[in-house]
Amino acid sequence: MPELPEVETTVRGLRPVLEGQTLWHVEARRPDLRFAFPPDLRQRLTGARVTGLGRRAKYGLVDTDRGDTMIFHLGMSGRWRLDPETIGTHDHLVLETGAGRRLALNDPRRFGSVDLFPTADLPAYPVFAAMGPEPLGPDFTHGYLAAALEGRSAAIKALLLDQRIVAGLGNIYVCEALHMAGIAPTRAGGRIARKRLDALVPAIRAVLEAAIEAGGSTLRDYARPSGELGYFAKQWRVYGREGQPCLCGAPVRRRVDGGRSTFYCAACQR
DNA sequence: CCGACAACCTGACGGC
DNA sequence: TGCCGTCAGGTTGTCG
Repeated sequence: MPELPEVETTVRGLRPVLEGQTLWHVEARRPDLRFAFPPDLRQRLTGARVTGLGRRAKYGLVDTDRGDTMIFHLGMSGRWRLDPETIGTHDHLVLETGAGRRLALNDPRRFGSVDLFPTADLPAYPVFAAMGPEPLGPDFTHGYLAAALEGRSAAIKALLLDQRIVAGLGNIYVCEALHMAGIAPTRAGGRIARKRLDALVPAIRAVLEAAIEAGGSTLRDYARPSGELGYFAKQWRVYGREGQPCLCGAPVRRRVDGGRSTFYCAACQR
């Protein structure tokens, strides 16, 4: 589930529940995610007031009045459950606010992570320091991307998944954006036809914005007291659609690159 | 620099 | 009903 739009949707869902609230109770139930929670996580968060929420790439940010930001990553299977009726095996971190709301970070595969870092130094958080621009931010321009791709012989799909070039894209949205721009996923980054390259930044933006919009409609389901997700209605043009027709009528194809599925239309994408 | 691959871990699903 | 293989939105490191 979690690429940039899903993290953005999550942060927007958490904001009204957490912002301005004091964390009354903090329980680290299963600290060993991709890397362990900071050992003092509980004491640093308990009693802290949440001053704001944000997002960097696929990471959610929870700022506190103690000068710490909680940085969470949802990995492959992570999500926050709101007011869960019961706490289960995969609820690894549980927060309770002064208003009596409970939030559980649920992540069966434990590829996600939770960390704390001084808010003022966030750009120096090692992962963030190595990251490229936000795809929806002002620095992600056609000029920037063209320069980053110039001379590169690697497949454009791999380059767009490289968080150092642009931070936040994952497998689904790279497939979708390349389809929208008409670029074959195997095309060398430095050899994309002018017209198609011109279309790439707008395509990436459009795909992400549409997905955030769709996430917005899912948000109401997400925030329901039952807490269970009504999963995203898939409106993807190629992802997960092997054998089904592209908008042009040709069948969507699937190939495997580096162990990951790539969906594309051989007729539309060059 | 590049691509392939493995590792981390659990759950869902299809085939038999 | 159950067992087994395959696959899944991410990240990081190694190898040739």
